[in-house]
Amino acid sequence: MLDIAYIRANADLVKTGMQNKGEANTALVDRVLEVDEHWRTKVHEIDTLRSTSNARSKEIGKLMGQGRKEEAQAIMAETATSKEQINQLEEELAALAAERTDLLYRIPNVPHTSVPVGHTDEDNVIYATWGEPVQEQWRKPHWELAKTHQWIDFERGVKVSGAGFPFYLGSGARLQRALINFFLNTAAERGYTEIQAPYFVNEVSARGTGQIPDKEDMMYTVPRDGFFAIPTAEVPVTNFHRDEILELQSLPVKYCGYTPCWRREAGSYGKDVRGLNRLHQFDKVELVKFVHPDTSYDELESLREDAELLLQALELPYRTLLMCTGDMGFTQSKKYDLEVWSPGQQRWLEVSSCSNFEGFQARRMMVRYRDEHGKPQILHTLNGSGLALPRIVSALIETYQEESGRVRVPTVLKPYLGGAEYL
RNA sequence: GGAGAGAUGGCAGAGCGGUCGAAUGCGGCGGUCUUGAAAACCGUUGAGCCGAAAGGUUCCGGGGGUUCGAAUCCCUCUCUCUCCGCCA
Repeated sequence: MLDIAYIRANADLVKTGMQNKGEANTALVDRVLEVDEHWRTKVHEIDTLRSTSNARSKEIGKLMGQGRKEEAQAIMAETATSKEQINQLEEELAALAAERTDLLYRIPNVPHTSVPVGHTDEDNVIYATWGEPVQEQWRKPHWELAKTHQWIDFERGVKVSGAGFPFYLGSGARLQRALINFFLNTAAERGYTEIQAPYFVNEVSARGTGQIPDKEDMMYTVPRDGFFAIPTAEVPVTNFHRDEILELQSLPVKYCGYTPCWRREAGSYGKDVRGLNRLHQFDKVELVKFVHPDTSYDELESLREDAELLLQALELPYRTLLMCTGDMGFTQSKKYDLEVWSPGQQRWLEVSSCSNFEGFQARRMMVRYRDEHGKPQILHTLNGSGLALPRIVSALIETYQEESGRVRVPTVLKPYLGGAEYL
């Protein structure tokens, strides 16, 4: 959520930001300011009442201590009315605070000034490209290769769990494990601390990173125990420091974590769900940073580079998109997507999304740092995939296939696959 | 899963229903002393909210209640620890 003080001072900026993100309901901003104004008046009122009531109680205590009972009793009589008033104000205040919070939760993050204004994915800016997309017609899509080699079993996945829950077998399984290790090792070399997170989180955590209320339908739930299956490691890892104050000199704090991710993906169909393109369960290594607000945009660039270097090391052609306002999520202020080229499908596949949330998540989660004056301040959070496995696997086997059908092992992965030349 | 104990500031640990946001110790920060450091001594040291400030207010695991007044009493939930059972 945004800082109410920021909204107060920059209402127009917030509204423009909303419109640019395709959220037309800017009345939310007016409403939250109205409620906030009302709330602050009431807070002042109740604080004043409490102040006198506290003073009376103290006086009563003092008199009782001195045995001056009648005088104490006289003051007690005065308290009755103010007590009623306080109770009533408390109720009003609670209602106002609830509405205020609810409204704040529904106002999206403001896009950074460097973000291009646009409505759809067509307005995204191609920020960079690397490598030459492979065009040969003989190249097969990954699902055919995977079937031929029995690396992935989609049918049995359907039998055992459902669509979108494939089995990986033999070299297919080993390739997954190799990629995870390669990603984690590389991240560790670049200063990220490896972290293994819980796969289920509670509701407070889901709210902290913004899955609730915006995207709760994307998550699988375990209602009996109040759990949400994580849609990304971002959720547990970012919540790792919820309600904490980090020391200035510890920043930036950087984590890399591998987890499976579960997403309901309701409403997906067609070529988008073919093969490994979109699954209900997939593996991902996630990079998460907690940084000083002054450095968060530099940190976003280095986060993007960390992810891009993995693709370069795998020698997979890709392009980097700077997402336009309309194609960004609710919680982000700036986002890059990395798309890898799939020669078998002749299309780009998103494999990473690197975002700066500024204080949007940190404010909800009360993750702060202590500034040079010792005062707690909201810090900035970022995260990016480094990387998501399934589409890397698709692009990789399609890119490294030979006309015979064999698939070479990328040089960087050889140490992870016993030095083998071919999968 | 069964039985018992507990949850207080960065940590440890006090706290007959009234002047307790909370003793004390450790740690942190500032200072005195010292060539420097250590030790010793002195001071300081939780967070949220309202407020330009002065100041006010809220918070002793969460929620509710009793009371003029709750860290302290009652109810409830959650979590932790010990013992038993089960178990990768």
